[in-house]
Amino acid sequence: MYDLAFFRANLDEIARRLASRGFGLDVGKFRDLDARRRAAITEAERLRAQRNAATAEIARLRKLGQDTTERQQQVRELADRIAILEEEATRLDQQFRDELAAVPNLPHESVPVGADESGNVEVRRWGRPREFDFQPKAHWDLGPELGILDFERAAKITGARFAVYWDLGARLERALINFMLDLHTREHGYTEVLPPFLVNSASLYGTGQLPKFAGDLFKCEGYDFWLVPTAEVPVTNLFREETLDGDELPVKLCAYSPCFRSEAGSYGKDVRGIIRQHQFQKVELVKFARPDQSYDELESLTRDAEQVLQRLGIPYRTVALCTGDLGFSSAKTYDIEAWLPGLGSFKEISSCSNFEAFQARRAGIRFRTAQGKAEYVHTLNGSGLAVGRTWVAVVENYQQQDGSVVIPEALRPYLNAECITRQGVLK
RNA sequence: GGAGAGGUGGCUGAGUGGUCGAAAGCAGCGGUUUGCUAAACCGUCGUAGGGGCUAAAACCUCUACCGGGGGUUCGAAUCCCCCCCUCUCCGCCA
Repeated sequence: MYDLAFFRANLDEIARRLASRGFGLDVGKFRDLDARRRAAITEAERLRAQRNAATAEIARLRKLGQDTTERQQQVRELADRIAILEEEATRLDQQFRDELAAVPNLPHESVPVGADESGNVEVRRWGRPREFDFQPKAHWDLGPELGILDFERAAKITGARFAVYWDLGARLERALINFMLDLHTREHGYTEVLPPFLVNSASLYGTGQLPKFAGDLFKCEGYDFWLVPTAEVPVTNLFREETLDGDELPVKLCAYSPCFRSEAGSYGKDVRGIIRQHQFQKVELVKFARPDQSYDELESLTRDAEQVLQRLGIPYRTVALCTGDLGFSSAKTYDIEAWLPGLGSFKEISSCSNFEAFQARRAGIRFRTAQGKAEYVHTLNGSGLAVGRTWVAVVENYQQQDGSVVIPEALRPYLNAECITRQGVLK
């Protein structure tokens, strides 16, 4: 969400910069709507001022013991006119705000310009893909063969795009969560929070999922509760309508949560395996920063996420998303892509973004400056990391010729195992 | 789920139909005094939107906001209805 005065004063400039995102801002429509909205507000407020004056006059006359019936009748008629004008003003104002809420954030000047994914720019690469002396398998073969991943029963108990993890598969997932949380809290200075996994619509509006992306979410029937699509939503909204102390920024939080996405319309893409599921787990990093800090904080947040892959010895590359590939609310985003031998390519495993004040304005998250003024914070977040995809990266990168999987050193204290071989009940 | 109490500015807390955007205190900000710190004193101090002035601010002015939404009334923080949240007790439950 944009600042109203800023938006109005810089419409053409904003339109020009949004064009690089592939977003066509209808400048004429906004100008016209705004003009009508302001005219309606002005007129309604003029009449209200008139009514307030008349009402005060009645109070004064009454005190003097004079009759006011005629004036009361006049105000009654005025009130009828006010009701009509007010309705019009509210309608136009809401329409303007709804339209404004659907305008994506302005890309930061450092964001490479490009039309789509192909315009993204690799900024660094770490590790080298392992050379296999056999044909590496994909996790959708390895997992079921090892008896740690089960799609058929998941389809039976729930449906497509869900998975059951068995035995060491389940423990690997749990180990990854603990490993990530420990790394970020002990070494990177984040405070762990465990938020609700259901949120209300005000929260989803605050982080920008609503009103535009309701179709990507699961909603609880009969309640204003939605399943979280990412911990970003509850954690960022922790400080909704609050004013933080500027000296305490940046605030750095991390949270584990399951994530639920309807992924409507994504069928046909990544259909195999657990790359794209309706439910997955994620450890999320969230920061609240002052505007002067936020781009440094984006760099360190991205490094914090990368550190997980380095500790696990999984090759990756980091790309800066170009203007055309940027998410709706983001001003700048780095994607971290892990190497997946089964896929033979890099696959997104984390997305780290600076939203600047875009979310903060929607959610009313401010901080008090040293001068005592309240200003909007900058919000940032990134996966640290997507657990399911990290699971895939471990299994595929550490597979052996006999189909077993060696557990990376860093995870062994968490897993109490060095190797995953064919497992238990599904043998 | 049932019964009761309550939700007022950054915080505490007054206010039961007009003079209330709201007392008072604390915190904050500006200043005076002062060896330093502290204290005292004076002033200032909500948010959003509209209009005027402006290069833009500052500033002036209007409107709205006392959990949210409706209603009664010439007029609502104050009266009525619905909803949400918090607290206490009961029930249920991990």
